[in-house]
Amino acid sequence: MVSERSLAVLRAIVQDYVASREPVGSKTIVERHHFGVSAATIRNDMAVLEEEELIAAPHTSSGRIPTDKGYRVFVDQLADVRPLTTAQRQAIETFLGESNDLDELLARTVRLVAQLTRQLAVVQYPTFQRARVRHVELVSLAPTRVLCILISDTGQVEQRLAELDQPADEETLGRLRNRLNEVAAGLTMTDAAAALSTETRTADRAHAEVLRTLAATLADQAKFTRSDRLVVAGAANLVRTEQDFAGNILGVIEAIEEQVVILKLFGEMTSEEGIAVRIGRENAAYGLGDTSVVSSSFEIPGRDVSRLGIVGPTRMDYSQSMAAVRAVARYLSRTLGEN
Amino acid sequence: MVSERSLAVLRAIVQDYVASREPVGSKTIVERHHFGVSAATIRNDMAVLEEEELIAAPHTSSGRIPTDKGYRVFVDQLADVRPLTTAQRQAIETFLGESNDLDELLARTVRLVAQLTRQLAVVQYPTFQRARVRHVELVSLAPTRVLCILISDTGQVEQRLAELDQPADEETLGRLRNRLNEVAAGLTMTDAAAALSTETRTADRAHAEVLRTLAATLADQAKFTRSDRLVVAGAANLVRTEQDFAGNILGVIEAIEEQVVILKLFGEMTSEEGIAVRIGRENAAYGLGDTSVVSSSFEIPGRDVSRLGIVGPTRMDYSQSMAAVRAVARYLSRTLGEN
DNA sequence: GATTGGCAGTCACGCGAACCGAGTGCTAAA
DNA sequence: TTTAGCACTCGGTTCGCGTGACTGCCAATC
Repeated sequence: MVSERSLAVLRAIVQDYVASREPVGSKTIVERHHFGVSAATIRNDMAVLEEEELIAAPHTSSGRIPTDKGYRVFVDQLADVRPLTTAQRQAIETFLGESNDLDELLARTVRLVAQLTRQLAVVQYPTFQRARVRHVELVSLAPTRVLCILISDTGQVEQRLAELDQPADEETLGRLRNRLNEVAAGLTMTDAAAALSTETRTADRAHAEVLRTLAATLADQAKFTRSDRLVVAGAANLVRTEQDFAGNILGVIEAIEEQVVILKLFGEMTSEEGIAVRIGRENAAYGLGDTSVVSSSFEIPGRDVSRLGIVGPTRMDYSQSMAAVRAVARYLSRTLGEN
Repeated sequence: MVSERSLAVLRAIVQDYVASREPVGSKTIVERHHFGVSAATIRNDMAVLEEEELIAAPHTSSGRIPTDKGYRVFVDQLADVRPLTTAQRQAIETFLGESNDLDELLARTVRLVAQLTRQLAVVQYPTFQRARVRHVELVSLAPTRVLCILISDTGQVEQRLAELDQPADEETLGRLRNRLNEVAAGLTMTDAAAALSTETRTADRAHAEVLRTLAATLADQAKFTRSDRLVVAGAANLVRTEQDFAGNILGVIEAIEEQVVILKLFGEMTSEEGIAVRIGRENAAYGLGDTSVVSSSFEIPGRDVSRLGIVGPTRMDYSQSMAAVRAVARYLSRTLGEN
């Protein structure tokens, strides 16, 4: 039904429409792409594509624009995810080359992706895995307030405040600190949490709250610490492409601020090949109309698999976006993994 | 020159223009506000105001809109910063009432301000003061990579990565850790940094890098740790009011992402009464046209004075913004200060 | 059967004219 | 000093028209 050439026409329509933001007609196609046929033939092909709901006309007697379904076919079958230019590759190297701190690395990454794709970029904070307790520290902020700090052997630091039932002086805290380190040090987060729970029963009331807090911290840590955080950059790109979101750009901005929405979306985007694309109405449930998301998983040594990607209008340059997202994700996973 | 009534007319113009986004004419004023005079009289007053460049006409035969200078006079002399409604006060209580973590408190604060003012809200991360070193921890990530973690007695935690010239095993690190704690614990950040610098000279090469890193961390800490961070909320409000920024909303968004710009701005806004307002072109140097900033200082016990505020179009409800910003800042400083 | 040229029909868009109305500035009177 | 009246200005809206970019269809052609 849908001939080979028809698909080529679809590809041409997507490319031209993304480039020009204007419905593309049969004549334009024969001019810009060198099909060996006349405009009338293209029109016939376009009729087929319209039949299949891959393209649509905004109004009678106008050019055609791709439908969500059309974009989907384009992304799955037609897009040539061309490798980055050497300039772009170098940008990745220099940008991400030497950064010590994870926070800074992610901040740089997200900026880089925003710059490469000219879209809003998002990175999910990767969680730690198999971390063990290295040290526990207690800091007295007020007579009944103790800050519990937990340091893991992977370098993760987590803090939590505990309210005591009764005041504890420095000396008591010192003893408690030593005891806690004896019990917890060297154990995994989950094990340590369990050990502390046991300890809770034998300890006196004043200490109980500290232990509970620490145990809770450890348990959280083991599960999803910081996985509920996003790093974002390139919001200006969102405004730049505002016209492409049919007026509901606010939904997108709210989704970014809420974070949860994006994280859920990321959660659903586990594709085998790493890179995944959600197009237009596929995201409607999240209040994201005319919005597409391109994301890829990546893995930094010592941490769980995480995701990075971009959020932009359905009318976007998928080839470029996918190439850039994939390249950066691979760089993070491979090159940094070697160290 | 500028009569009392003229100023009242200015106030009316500002209020009506902010409410309606339309140039306001003499007739509208006599209708909505009960001056005891006719439209013609108002026109005379408006002529005076225009003479003084407090208002301007977008084009001949249209109503008037306030100039930046007009807004300035309004803010300084005419705005009634009416106290919040009880509902709003309650919102503050319930929103900020019980939060342990500083990060969370600030996140809630900024959301609250965004909600109250319906503008983009910004909070500067307050720095620690008079902090002393409580504990130093070293974590080996790789043979030549050591993560240096610094815990202060105010509960601040800072981490930094050090690259060693030669590998160090666990035992060496353990000895170094003990030594560092002996030297640094109990000192202020600045003193500790100095002490470590002295130590650098006596230590062998492998340790030197760790010491240097720690010293640098401490020095940074003493100065402006985290003061270079902003917490932001309510970006949607920016887009909502987009028409009021004469097309250059991107400048504002970039300023927010850059953070430095806003921090500089905050730095210049030290006014005695706490609350300060920068209007329109006063910010032009920062690429913020048609943009106003309302901010107030606040102080959380144990930390240096910091700032929170809002960023919005020049055409904004200054009364409401100032009231909300002031109320939240006071709440943070007073109510939380009592604990 | 696929392709092509030709031709009529449709519709968005841009432009100018006419019109409307809000609002001013000025002047003379109260 | 205030007021009423009046001429004038000018942005915004509406309407009609012409233009151009398309499509869809049909008959001829390869």
